[in-house]
Amino acid sequence: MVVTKRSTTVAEQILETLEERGFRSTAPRRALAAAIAEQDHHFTAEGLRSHLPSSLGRATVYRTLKILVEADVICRVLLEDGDLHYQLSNQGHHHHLLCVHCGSSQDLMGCDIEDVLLSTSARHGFELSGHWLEVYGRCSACAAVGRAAD
Amino acid sequence: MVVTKRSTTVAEQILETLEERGFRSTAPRRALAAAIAEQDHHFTAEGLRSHLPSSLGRATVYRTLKILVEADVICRVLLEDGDLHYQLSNQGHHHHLLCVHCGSSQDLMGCDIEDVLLSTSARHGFELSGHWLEVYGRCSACAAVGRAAD
DNA sequence: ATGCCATTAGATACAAGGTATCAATAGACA
DNA sequence: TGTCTATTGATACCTTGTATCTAATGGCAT
Repeated sequence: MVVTKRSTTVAEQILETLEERGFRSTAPRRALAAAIAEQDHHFTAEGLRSHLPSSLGRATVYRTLKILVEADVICRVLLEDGDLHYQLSNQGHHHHLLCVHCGSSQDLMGCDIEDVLLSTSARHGFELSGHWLEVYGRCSACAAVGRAAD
Repeated sequence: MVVTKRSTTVAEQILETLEERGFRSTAPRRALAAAIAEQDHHFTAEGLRSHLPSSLGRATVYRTLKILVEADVICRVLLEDGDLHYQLSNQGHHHHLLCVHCGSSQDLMGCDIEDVLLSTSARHGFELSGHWLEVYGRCSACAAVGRAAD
């Protein structure tokens, strides 16, 4: 998430973004925001729930995740096995380099993919409107460990 | 699906691929293969089921789709809304140009995407192992209709 | 500080899509 | 034809998510 807010913590920035969108700041949302802020990696709805008091209803978690995705505060991440995860989003269109080993994720912005897609689509007479891309592999740290183990 | 079999029909080719993998040719699988062969576009498990006698168990459909994906006879297609569909696969790695208007799908093979991904990943110290890409837009036919309507 | 009222929460039921289990069946091959 | 294993269908179950509804609560005007 790009820091463009007055607030200091990530959790506060999440809440602030919601308020800008006309959503109220409520106790459950504050708890959710705090829980999301302390996630190191991409997370699932149910995984997040396990970091929250069970008094916080399941529907509330799913509802809030949904509005956070719509507000571009978090984004969906599709894992190789088809599992849907979430993570804090860099605003705007971007892709993820997902480490299949440690679960970390780097964002890929302003890469050349879009250009290649545009020209490739054009060759097929295809009018591009969107795309979904996830990249899997090993981050530099895990790749280094892997080479050392060889 | 690339035609590399003696068999004439697509359905027969599907069965043959399964037999090569050590799977038996059974009545349910023959019915499934025939139903898949006559799908024009990508389809869902449940959609396929509606083309089959209800005596064919639900678990059998899901089980068979799973082994067909593993055998690379069909491939998964992720729609823009997150729905998981299937379609006959061109063997090997490829991507889909999915028309959001008519639901048709063109395969994209041997494009430059992989090269761009490789060099982009390398710049991030990322060791690429795989990726998932779906491209959404309008096929040439639907794009032409759209322009005419403007 | 208080009251009002729309928004939100939690409970619950439901739905889609898929998997585990298991007894019964049916291919394949001798 | 018989045997034996793979496969089937039924069933129950699970996960992930949504719809509905009443109670609670946040934000704002007063």
